[in-house]
Amino acid sequence: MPSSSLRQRGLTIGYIADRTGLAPSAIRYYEDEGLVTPDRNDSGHRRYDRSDIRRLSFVMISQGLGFTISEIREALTDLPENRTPNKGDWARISRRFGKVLDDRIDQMQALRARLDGCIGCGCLSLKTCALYNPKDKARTRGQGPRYVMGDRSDEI
Amino acid sequence: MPSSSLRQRGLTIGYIADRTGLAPSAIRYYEDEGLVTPDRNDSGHRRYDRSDIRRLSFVMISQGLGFTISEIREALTDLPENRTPNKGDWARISRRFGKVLDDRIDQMQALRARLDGCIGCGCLSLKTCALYNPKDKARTRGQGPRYVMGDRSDEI
DNA sequence: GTAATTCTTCAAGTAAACTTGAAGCCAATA
DNA sequence: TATTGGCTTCAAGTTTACTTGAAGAATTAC
Repeated sequence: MPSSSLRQRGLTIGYIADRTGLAPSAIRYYEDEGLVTPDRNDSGHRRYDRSDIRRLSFVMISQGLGFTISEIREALTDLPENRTPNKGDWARISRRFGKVLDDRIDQMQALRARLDGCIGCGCLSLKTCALYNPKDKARTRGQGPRYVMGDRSDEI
Repeated sequence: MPSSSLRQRGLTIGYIADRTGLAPSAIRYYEDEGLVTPDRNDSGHRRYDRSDIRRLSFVMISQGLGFTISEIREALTDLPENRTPNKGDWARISRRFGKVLDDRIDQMQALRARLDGCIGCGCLSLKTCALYNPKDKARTRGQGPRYVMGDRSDEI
């Protein structure tokens, strides 16, 4: 058992880090992002509640499902009183996440089907290629302004 | 028809940009990344070949399928003579891409199945939750060093 | 009581895929 | 020929999800 934990009523960031496997810097970052809001002791050190471990686990699991921090923040703030999700909340949230996953799977399968149709075609025309459909581009990482393609009427 | 095109034998970057819908800055970036290698005229201006339009279309379509630039570079350099893909090449590449897509779909479906099993569970334990499996985390965007979780034996 | 940890904040770095802007040269047009 | 517009390079900015490091204060351990 980690020792430096509840001296002053509340868990330290180091303890929470140990219990969740998150780096303290990550936990601070989540605070900046509004995912956790720990108390402070007299000298300004963060003091966490035991339920924050579950809250952070929820964050980690959600990330594992591919959700962004702002999506997770939304899911958390949707909860009445902005409380840490309990069993019932989790069921609701899970169902919502499930739908998002279903959509993603559908999109990828549609894409897959078109790729199948395109094997052997080789046209690579931005005008006619069924694969070149901006609508269902796989989510890109590394953002930066994304270019929206105009409806060029040229052919290749 | 865009006017400023083949004055001096070779297409200008502006013309290529018009034909592909890419921003000139993006095309220059692709050159830095080794995806295209245009000639230069006497004064250092880039001159492209007509086949570069197809080459860049291939890049765009591949990105639409979710591949990174280095994956695309690999696909292109795998081609004999490092030439722009033709019909046959495209068929080969497509089949390879298809397998990657299949894998991704499989992973998402497995994840989906576990989410289903987890609805109503609400344990959210990093130790026991079937969802908390680092192996098939959805690909994250926005990189920066990713933390590898140790095998914490604590429970939540 | 002193040393060794742990904590605090703040600024800057990282990766990806580009964009934006500055400063200056080149090219097509009036 | 003058001017407008396109092209060149290079440095720095953008987003996401963090980490790393500096400088200093608080806490814990011995």
